[in-house]
Amino acid sequence: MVQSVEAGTRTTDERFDPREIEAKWRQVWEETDLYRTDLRRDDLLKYYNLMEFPYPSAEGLHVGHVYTYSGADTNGRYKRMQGYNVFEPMGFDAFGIHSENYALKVGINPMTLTARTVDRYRNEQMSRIGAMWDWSHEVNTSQPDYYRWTQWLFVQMYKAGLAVRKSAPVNWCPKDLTVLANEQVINGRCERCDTEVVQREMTQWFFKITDYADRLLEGLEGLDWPDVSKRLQRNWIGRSEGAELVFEVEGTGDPIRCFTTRPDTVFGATYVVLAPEHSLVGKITTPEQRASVEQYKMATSHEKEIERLSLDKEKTGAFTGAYAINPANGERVPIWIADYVLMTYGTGAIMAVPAHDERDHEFARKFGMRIVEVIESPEGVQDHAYTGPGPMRNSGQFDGTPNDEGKRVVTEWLASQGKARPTVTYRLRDWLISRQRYWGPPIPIVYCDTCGEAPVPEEQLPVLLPEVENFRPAGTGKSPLATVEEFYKTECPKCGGAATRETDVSDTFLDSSWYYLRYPSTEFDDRPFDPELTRKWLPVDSYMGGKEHIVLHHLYSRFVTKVLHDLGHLAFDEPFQRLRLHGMVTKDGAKMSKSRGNVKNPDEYMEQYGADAFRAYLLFMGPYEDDNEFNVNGVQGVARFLGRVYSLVDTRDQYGQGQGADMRTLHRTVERVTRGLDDLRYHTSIAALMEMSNWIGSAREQMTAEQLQDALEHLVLMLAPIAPFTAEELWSRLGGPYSVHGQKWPTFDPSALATETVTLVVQVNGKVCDRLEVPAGTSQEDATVAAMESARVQPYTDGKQVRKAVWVPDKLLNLVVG
RNA sequence: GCCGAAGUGGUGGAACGGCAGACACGCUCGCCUCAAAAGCGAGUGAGGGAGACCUCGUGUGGGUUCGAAUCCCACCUUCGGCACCA
Repeated sequence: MVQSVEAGTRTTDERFDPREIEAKWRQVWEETDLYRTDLRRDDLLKYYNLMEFPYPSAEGLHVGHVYTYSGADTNGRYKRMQGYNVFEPMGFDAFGIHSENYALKVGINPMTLTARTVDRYRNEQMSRIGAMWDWSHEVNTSQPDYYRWTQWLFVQMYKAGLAVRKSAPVNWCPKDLTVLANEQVINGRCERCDTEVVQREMTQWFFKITDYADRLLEGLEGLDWPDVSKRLQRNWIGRSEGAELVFEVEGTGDPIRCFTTRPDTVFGATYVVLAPEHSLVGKITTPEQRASVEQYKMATSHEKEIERLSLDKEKTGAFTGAYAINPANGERVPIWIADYVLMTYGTGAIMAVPAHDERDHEFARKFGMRIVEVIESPEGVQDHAYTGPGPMRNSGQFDGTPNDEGKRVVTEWLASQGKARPTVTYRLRDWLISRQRYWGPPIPIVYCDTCGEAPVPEEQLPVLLPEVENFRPAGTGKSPLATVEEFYKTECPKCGGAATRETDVSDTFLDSSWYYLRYPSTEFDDRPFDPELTRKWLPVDSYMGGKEHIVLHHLYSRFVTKVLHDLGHLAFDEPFQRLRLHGMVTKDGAKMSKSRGNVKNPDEYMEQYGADAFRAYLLFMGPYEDDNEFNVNGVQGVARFLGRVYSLVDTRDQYGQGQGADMRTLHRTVERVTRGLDDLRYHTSIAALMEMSNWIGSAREQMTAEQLQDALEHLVLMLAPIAPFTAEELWSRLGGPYSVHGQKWPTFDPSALATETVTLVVQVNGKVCDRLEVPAGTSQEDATVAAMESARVQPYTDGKQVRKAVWVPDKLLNLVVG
């Protein structure tokens, strides 16, 4: 198409060069500030159209980005044509391991490199897509004018008691040489580099997201989010209701608190298991058992991560020699340690009920523990644990009580003796914020020998990240900043004495947890987000994101928003009213990734076929929210379609001398395209537009000039959100006023769809026999007469009685004979 | 193991209880051309028939219904999430 500019034998439709047209309109759009949103205008409803911002990395923008942005931008353009004041900002998630690893790879300081990469992304790649981004509100998380407020956010968290420094077992990535949050460990591997993480006990900064666990659960109710994202978040938070029961250690009287969801089975607790790291282990282990307990602890602490992940590992454990007292029946039960009890969940100790818990059963069988049936079990409990419901037995005064009720009454009974309390436990862990890396906002905390830790006063923010020679992560458990004396030596904000700064930086996910609050307020350097603009523009109306962020970015953003709400900074407590998850672009059935070598570079395709053809093709692949397989040939198909639309516009003078055509297709297309855009089923919108263009091609002989012009205008208007350059060009060729993107979205007239005749399907016993053209509104009686006269119907009804007829007006007549 | 989603031509997919396969890709044939590319036109679920047409057909088996790709139950397969979470 591009190279066919040669001779006069060509029809005009082939004589266009997408590159030329795109360059032309890009310039006009820029000169006329077409996509600059007046955030203060009041005459239109606002629409905050948010999409995930990219992190600048080595690979550059890939097809997946263009896919995301094409769909989200199409939505924004559609909303704009529907009359909303649409704000569609874009920025860069420029801090963090992704950008830093790229810098390490090429050996250039990320301060220099990231600025360069961002420019390349914006000017060479993103600008080509034709999205209506308002670059006057660009955000770059690595710039001091942004991360100053990321640090401010940390300080607010600190002051609210939600940022705490504590020692805990944490995930350490041996390749990236930093700790990671739980959410950033996928199947025991680093979310970024896929390296197996190891557990380390370290003192780190945490955000107490667990304090918000219930709020985060409840808040999901009212959100217009896909079910899958709500389910995954619920799953991740992992709320579990039960009770803590106290087993006292025989002799010492130390209380062992055991979390259980089955207090109804406490009479069957025949032993107690502590996590190997449990603090009581050292104290209660008897001299005879010390050697084997120590050995077991050693063994589990080493191979833990790899081993614990393996599915059907045999149960292991060691006896401490100590005994505890079952609070329900006073029985003396042995205390063991085993790695199937996790220190990081519940209390790190369990009461084991082998009769009614599969794990305990397996352990009991291996180590010869007693198995006592306390819930009536249809097949006994010696071979398998019974985990179903039933009446209680062997449980003293509770015998016969349904176990469901037993959970409550047993807890109440033990609680009255001070030996139990109802408890809720979560799978969710606190958010580990510290990173032992260079490329992030320094955590704004100062340590003073006299005054202890203190946040950097807000007026002193930002704590600037110094430009340093050696930014390579050290692997010592400390950030490279720990070697930069000019940085960490400081004064205590309280006493003015010598003090040192925290040298860790914060998690990249903290940067992105609030960026949507910044976009409208980028003009202000004295506040993170302006109260008035924030009230006007937030929460976000539509957020387009990836599934991979459901328990990362989306969860963190909700948490941060709720905290800022509680601290009085925000009126709302959910950031994203409507969330939609775009699918992945796959190649050969697999996610595109560098390691698979199936990454497609979008630039080539945009160069060859034009940005519009590429955009439209990506949307044409399949449902936007599904994963879709990329196929080069498809781009050509869509490019051909756009070429045909050019041809229809450019040859319109040769047609339009007809007597008038049936224009119903036009109205039906408006309906179909609109529905496709509303439901993010862009592929059906594009299919409808293709059908419409095919229809214009065959019906234009019959059309009047006005009809043809009207049809072409509608086609171009509806093409505008999907193929913005092409539509702008064709709109101007059709003589429409600049810009097509400021026009009103066409509405369809249902009455125009009403027709004089309809095709009535005639079925006999549910099988299609004939189709009749009948006047609209034909009565069942008339239709039946017509059907019975049909030569196609008669063979089926001949000599038979019509016992029943199903009538769907103007659509279907089903005669039941027999 | 638990939770969830999805199975439709050679391919991507359409059809929100009423004509299965729209729209494309691919392929075949034709037009145009010295030739090719591009473009345009016709055809294209499977089987049968010379033919207007007939039969079968939406993972498998049941069910609801006048009528099921669509709703319900069971199973199979694939994918995703969680997983020794007490």
